[in-house]
Amino acid sequence: MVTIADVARHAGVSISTVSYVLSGKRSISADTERKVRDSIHDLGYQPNAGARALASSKSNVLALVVPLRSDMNLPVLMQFATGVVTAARAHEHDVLLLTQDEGVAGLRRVAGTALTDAIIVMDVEQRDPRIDVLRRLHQPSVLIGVPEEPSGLACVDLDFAAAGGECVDHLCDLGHRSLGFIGAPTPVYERGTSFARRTLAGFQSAAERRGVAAASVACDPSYAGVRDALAELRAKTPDLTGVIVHNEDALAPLLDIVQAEGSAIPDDLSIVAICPDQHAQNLPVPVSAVTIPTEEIARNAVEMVMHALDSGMDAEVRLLSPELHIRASSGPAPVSAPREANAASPDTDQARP
Amino acid sequence: MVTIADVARHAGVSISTVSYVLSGKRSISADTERKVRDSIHDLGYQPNAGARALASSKSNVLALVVPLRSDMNLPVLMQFATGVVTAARAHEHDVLLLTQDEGVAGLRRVAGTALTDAIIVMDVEQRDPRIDVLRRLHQPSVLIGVPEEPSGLACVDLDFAAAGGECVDHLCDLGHRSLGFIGAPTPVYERGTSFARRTLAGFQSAAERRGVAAASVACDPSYAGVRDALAELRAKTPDLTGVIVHNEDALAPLLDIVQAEGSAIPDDLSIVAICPDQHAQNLPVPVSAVTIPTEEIARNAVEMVMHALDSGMDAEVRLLSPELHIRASSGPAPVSAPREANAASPDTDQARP
DNA sequence: TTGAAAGCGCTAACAG
DNA sequence: CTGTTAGCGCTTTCAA
Repeated sequence: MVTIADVARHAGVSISTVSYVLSGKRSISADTERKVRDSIHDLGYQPNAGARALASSKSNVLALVVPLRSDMNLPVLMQFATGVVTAARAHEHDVLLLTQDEGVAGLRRVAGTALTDAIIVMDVEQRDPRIDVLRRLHQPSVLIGVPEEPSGLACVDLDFAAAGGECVDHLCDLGHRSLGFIGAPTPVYERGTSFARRTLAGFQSAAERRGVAAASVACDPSYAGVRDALAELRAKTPDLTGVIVHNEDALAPLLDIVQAEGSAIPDDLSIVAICPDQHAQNLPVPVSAVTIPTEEIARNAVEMVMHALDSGMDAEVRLLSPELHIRASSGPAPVSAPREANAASPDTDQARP
Repeated sequence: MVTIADVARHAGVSISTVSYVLSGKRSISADTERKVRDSIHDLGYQPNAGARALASSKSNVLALVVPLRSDMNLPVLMQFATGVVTAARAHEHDVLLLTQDEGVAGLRRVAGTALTDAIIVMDVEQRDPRIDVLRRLHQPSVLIGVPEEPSGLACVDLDFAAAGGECVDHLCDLGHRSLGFIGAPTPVYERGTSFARRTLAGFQSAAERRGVAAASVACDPSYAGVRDALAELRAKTPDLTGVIVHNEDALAPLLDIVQAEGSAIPDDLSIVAICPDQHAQNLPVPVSAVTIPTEEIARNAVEMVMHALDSGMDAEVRLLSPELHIRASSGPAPVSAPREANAASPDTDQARP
């Protein structure tokens, strides 16, 4: 193994000079710097991470806590994770993977042993048992998501309430007067998952503000689940003309079901989603959607962590503004309510073009 | 921060005694051990990871390289990752996340700086540029997947060739004489992804051995993609009665499409999949499937790494035997070819019950 | 602009 | 069975 002493000897300088060339923490003559860099290159020197961590009290590693529940949306999760890794690498940091099942003990372990410098937690719930621990930890942390009581914590997320509102406004502006909301599976709400509840709340208050009829349902991401959800919405608001979907997995089945029953999108039914842009684009009908800017959220999380690391933590809650991309799935409300009989007699009408 | 010296002082013993209590590397009197453990507990001592790594030349961290391509199957990926973390934790190790886009440089970096003790690589391709680097690295590594030339490397995977064969045998035993194979998206084969090719080869040679008609298609995981794939298979083998699916995302659409055209599963068409068991179970029709034992593969990978770490690396290729779980989607072949006209006139027959 | 040297907290000989 | 101590490779004063 090549050590810093080998480099120093090879370059004919002291150990500290090599160290300072690497860290840039004091000025070095151009000549010395060149000699040192050449030696580093010639010898293939790579500084030892453990020694560095011990001497500097910085591991240059971030912990990332990912949920492993299967009802979470995997693609979104994956995008967050790779976004965090990429952003961390841009700041010379690596990422240690913690699964949620180690729970609070995992947080205490990595912080207590100084394995990591800071912690990023995904999929935060409204009343999350981990946030108390995080507050007490002598290590900065950033949550992706916003708990009920975020005081003293740094959080980033999409402004899901505004996102829900923006979808409502878009549909209302198109003349829709009766809206439905297809949400995540029931357990997600029962757990109090922050983003799911905030979106729903945003939908409801915007609908109220605009004075339109509105109903919402949780939705299992299976065909049957989506069929049931749509039927339930129609039962609650018989002249439904616009649906907002905050459930990626429900989107493809929904389009298929609507098409199979002979309804046209957006002529009979407008659909707006809240999901990653790429997913909305690649459906059979390109779907109008509020983007979930996973990569941007991840980058923000890492930047907040980096800031906390060298300027002290501040308990900012950063909510990114939603951006609606209008595509083919949303259009003007039909002139007359298109399917008054539908909720009552689902089996008529099948032969429609 | 509490150090080992604090613990030693508090317990009235030497530093090394504390260290040996922790490592178990020499015998300690029951009395001393109790005193030390009490002090550790009272002071809340946690050993410093950097100091440990420096002194012992072991970081107790494994690198895990995950692919970030979106055409990879996310649930499977996630299961591997959590499986590796869980298994690693059971061996007192943590997991550092590397994304594939850092490529070979990431491997060199973590090994060169001694950030990690060993490397686990997922999604290995047949001729993977990383394997040469891994061979040269002074750090053990295990591949999940098998490259074309695995000599000198440790690999674990499901025996995908045998899995393909087992599906063929199952269908042939049920009297099917004309089989189709719906595979991964085209790019997966073009990249030379190891498991995809091995499965296909296993399918083909088994079909030949059993003397049955066989055709295969790559398949995009969209509705249209699956529709096309099925049509292509039927064009190639007009009296198709059994389909083997090695493409998780195609499964749900396939069931839906087959049902929509009025065919019964398994009466008209038998379906067998190669995918994680949980996924096969939760479809509208429970699907007969060869399990992809992600958790077991992950555990094996970690165990091989651990073995390499304390007994030296051996270049074993460990292929796990496939296990077929028979469910409702596969049954005896229909007595007469059920839909001779189908490939030619897809629009007839729609009114069938 | 550079060098010498004192730790950082722990492991593992070595000595008893 | 236990204690003393020399490093591990680096960062960062302190001194020049």
